[in-house]
Amino acid sequence: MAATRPTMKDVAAEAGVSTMTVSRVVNGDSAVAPGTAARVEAAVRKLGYQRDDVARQLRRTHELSQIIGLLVDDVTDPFMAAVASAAEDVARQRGSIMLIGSSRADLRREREVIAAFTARRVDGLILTPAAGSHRFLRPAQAQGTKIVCVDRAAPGLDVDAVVVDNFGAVREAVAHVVAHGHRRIGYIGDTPRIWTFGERRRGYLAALESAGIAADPALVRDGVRTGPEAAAAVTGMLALHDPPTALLAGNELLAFGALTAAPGDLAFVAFDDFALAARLTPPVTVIAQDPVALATSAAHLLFARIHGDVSPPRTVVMPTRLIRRGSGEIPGPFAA
Amino acid sequence: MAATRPTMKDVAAEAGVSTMTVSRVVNGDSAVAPGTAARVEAAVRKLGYQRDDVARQLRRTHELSQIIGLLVDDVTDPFMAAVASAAEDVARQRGSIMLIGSSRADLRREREVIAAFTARRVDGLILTPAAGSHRFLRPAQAQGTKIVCVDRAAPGLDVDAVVVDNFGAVREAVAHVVAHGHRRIGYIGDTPRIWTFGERRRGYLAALESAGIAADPALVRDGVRTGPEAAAAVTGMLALHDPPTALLAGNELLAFGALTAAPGDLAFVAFDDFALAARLTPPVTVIAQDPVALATSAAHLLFARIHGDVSPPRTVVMPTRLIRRGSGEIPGPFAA
DNA sequence: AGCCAAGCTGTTAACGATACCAACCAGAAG
DNA sequence: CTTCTGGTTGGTATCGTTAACAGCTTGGCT
Repeated sequence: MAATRPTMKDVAAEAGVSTMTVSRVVNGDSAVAPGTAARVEAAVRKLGYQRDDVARQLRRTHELSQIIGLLVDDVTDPFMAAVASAAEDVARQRGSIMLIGSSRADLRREREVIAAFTARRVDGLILTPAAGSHRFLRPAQAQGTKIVCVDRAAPGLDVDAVVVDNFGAVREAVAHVVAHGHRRIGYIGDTPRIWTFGERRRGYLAALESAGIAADPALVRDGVRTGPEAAAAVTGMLALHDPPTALLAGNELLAFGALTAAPGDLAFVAFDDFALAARLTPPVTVIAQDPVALATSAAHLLFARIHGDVSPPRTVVMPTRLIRRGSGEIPGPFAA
Repeated sequence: MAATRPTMKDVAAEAGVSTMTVSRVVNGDSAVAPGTAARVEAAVRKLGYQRDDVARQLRRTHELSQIIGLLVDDVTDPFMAAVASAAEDVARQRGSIMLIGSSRADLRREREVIAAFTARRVDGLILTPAAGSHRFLRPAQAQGTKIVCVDRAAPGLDVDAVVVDNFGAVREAVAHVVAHGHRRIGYIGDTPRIWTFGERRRGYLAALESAGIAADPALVRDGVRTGPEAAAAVTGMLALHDPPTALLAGNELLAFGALTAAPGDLAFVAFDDFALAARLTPPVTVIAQDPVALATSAAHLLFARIHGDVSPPRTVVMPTRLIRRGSGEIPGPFAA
């Protein structure tokens, strides 16, 4: 049953050589006579031998493991899925494989998964850090594990990050809605303790302040995590005595939820573009970012670090784009 | 810089004990005097020691590695993302971590990634096999790597699979459209060499045949992989002398593409439900399956195998559901 | 012939952890 | 006082691979 896999020793016996010679052949070392190499290769095929990278890595303790780890909140978020896909593509190009884990926004879970990854000697980690301090990564970092954050910065940790200007993008979007005559503008996001949502929320408040609009706590919903929660939040806001005439949804998942509850005449802007945005009625105005570019950039940065880049940590800010499709341009009660 | 991580030897020296004692403490073996254990734990904390699971696994060659591998076509496909998420959840519950790889529908790439995974001694693999023979997995299987397919069966390989009745679901959906008065019905799918699309295509053809409708090759498009390709295929069909009045899209990605090109009066059914299906005009009729249930079931099956289940391979068929939302009920020219 | 270089192959000792067994100690039993 | 038991600790070998070095041919050159 649990047939044990053949080792170099088995191959060596089969081919009548030493394990060292097998090692050389398996690793493409040229210093082996063609005839010998052929015999070894035949034995490899006959036994179905495959090099054991666990043993190899132990022996080569100071070489790279060629494994990276990716930690996301939740892969079912299309943004994170795009990140995962792009990161894996780069890893593959660089000859590495990728471990994936989800934190589900739970810092303890994130910690556990990261510990399991570092115990396997990953060369580096790509993180979308959950809310909370990431000081716990210091020891891993000190021992040489490279870390890059994507989409979010990690409070308490001095590492590279690839993000967008969430603050500016939302401020611009809210100003855009204000310019279309809205003053009662709702905001739905996850907890501001997640860096990205903190920034987005700040951008929202800054835009209101610039416009001389007092922020109404009833129109700001934090800690919203799922589509149904977002839908409920929208329903709640619309039931207010003085309901919002415009709404900003903090990410794709929340936008989907909000859209199931939002009437067509509510002005609407979503953070993150999505496939059918243009097909809805009205077509949805979005703040678009490019998750593939973010993740590709983050992965390249990570591999540069892994291969010895020791320059000071930097934060790369990628552009966003406000795509006006209609829902964000619905005129409000104060339209000129 | 590349500070080397502390080993048990370092901890042992620090605590004034042998590595064996450190090993016992680190692994929670009770046969250590409380005072000694406390000294070791202090040393562990002081040095920031973490057990090296690479070395551990080499020593414990016949134990499980607690790593599984997941191979999907492409994680950006929401169906695959849901599968990945669910599989990782189960892995975590079972104390394992998960490697992820994408084949991008390329059998060679799939092979390479799987080889890299098995070289790391994964306990098992969850696969959505690309088109082509998977005979190459035989040796890995013979050496004890457990394999479960999800969403698709693997030609040439005798393993567990968790799938839906693609044939039946599409046949039913097409019959449903026929019942609403359509006879010119288009089909867009990826290559029928991928098991799932082969089944869906067969279902489509079977429904036409039952209805006494001759299949028109101009209305069947195989090998469509991306949204834009799907849109182009729709545009092409609509430009025909005798265009289709109804269309079936073979998965979510193709549906999204098709929808950008399909006019609102074209009857439309998509395989896979999606978040905004009910918000489109007209709301989209879909064949829904439950990717989380599929993947959860597949992962449980895999872990059962890993833990010694040696019963004959089985194929689990999960239900689908035709959700009538409107687009599939648009009456055709032959409606009663 | 004698010597050296080049090419090929093998031996040994690790990498970091743990299974297995032996050794030690205290106190209890005889 | 010896023997034994049980609790605790350490020594040694090993997992599969490879770095470092040593040894053996062969052939060319002087």
